[in-house]
Amino acid sequence: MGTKQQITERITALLKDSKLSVTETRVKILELFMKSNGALEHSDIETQTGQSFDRVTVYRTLQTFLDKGIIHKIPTTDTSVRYAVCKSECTEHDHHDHHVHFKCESCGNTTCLDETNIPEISLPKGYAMHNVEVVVSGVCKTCK
Amino acid sequence: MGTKQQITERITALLKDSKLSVTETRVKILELFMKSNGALEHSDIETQTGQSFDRVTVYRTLQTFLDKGIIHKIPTTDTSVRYAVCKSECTEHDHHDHHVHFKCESCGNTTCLDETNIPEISLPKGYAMHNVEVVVSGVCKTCK
DNA sequence: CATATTTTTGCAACAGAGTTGCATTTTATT
DNA sequence: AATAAAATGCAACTCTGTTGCAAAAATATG
Repeated sequence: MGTKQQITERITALLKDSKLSVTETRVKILELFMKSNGALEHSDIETQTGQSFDRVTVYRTLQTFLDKGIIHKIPTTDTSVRYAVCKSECTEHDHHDHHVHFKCESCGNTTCLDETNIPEISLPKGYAMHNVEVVVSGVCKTCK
Repeated sequence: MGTKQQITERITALLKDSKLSVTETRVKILELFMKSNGALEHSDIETQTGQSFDRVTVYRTLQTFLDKGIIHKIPTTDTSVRYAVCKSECTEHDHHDHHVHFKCESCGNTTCLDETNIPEISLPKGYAMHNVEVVVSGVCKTCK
């Protein structure tokens, strides 16, 4: 993972590449994503930053990251919205997840299984496929 | 699909099997699901029943159907919650979708592709799989 | 490095989705 | 048909997310 300073440098570079101002909010939220190594929802971010930011700022920051292809959404079956950092293949205009998302029924965490590829799916005639989302639920490595 | 009366009879039987009272609300909402052949969200139901039921009643009815395994949720990347009727394999305590869900980016409808099976996915060591959800987005047969 | 310009943030107020308690109505039971 | 049990509707509330605008911070420019 590297030292704290190295992480900050990487985050700064990432923001500049995306033509975004480097602000305290953005750096802190990206640090959270890097540390968590999984998916976060809005409330996680509010909690873990110790309410140091306004709710509105967090919403807007997440939206900005989405727009720039820095993070992506993960489908859920409830009203929450989960986000995770994108891997290198994603660009601002073309986002694709090629990996499986795993939701642990024990600890509740959602993680990206980067090594697990999504298999080919053949749709019925007349359907055009743009994107595939796979969410597996079960028990994760740590909880077992 | 059968005549309107046949459908009503089927719905009545379904409710009685689940040990639920047969009420106007429940019958009407189940009729909607049967007719739509796709996924509905709460607002669809409110709209299509012509506001004849209280919002609270619709929420409670959907929750009851979920509890009894009559309907299931479909994962989304927004804050909406989508529901679809379960197929025969589902029971109250053990719900599994063995089919793919398709969300059309043009008309916005979500449908169950019953014929399209979910391929095997092999997770990394240490992970236990309970359920797999696949949501494909693209353009559907009708919109193409 | 000081100043001007642009961007971001925080506040207040609002909109919408979903929940809870309780009285009334409907359904099931005998 | 009378009673018991379950479902419904209403009011009020909470939680999540949004919008407009002024203040503050970050970047660009001389």
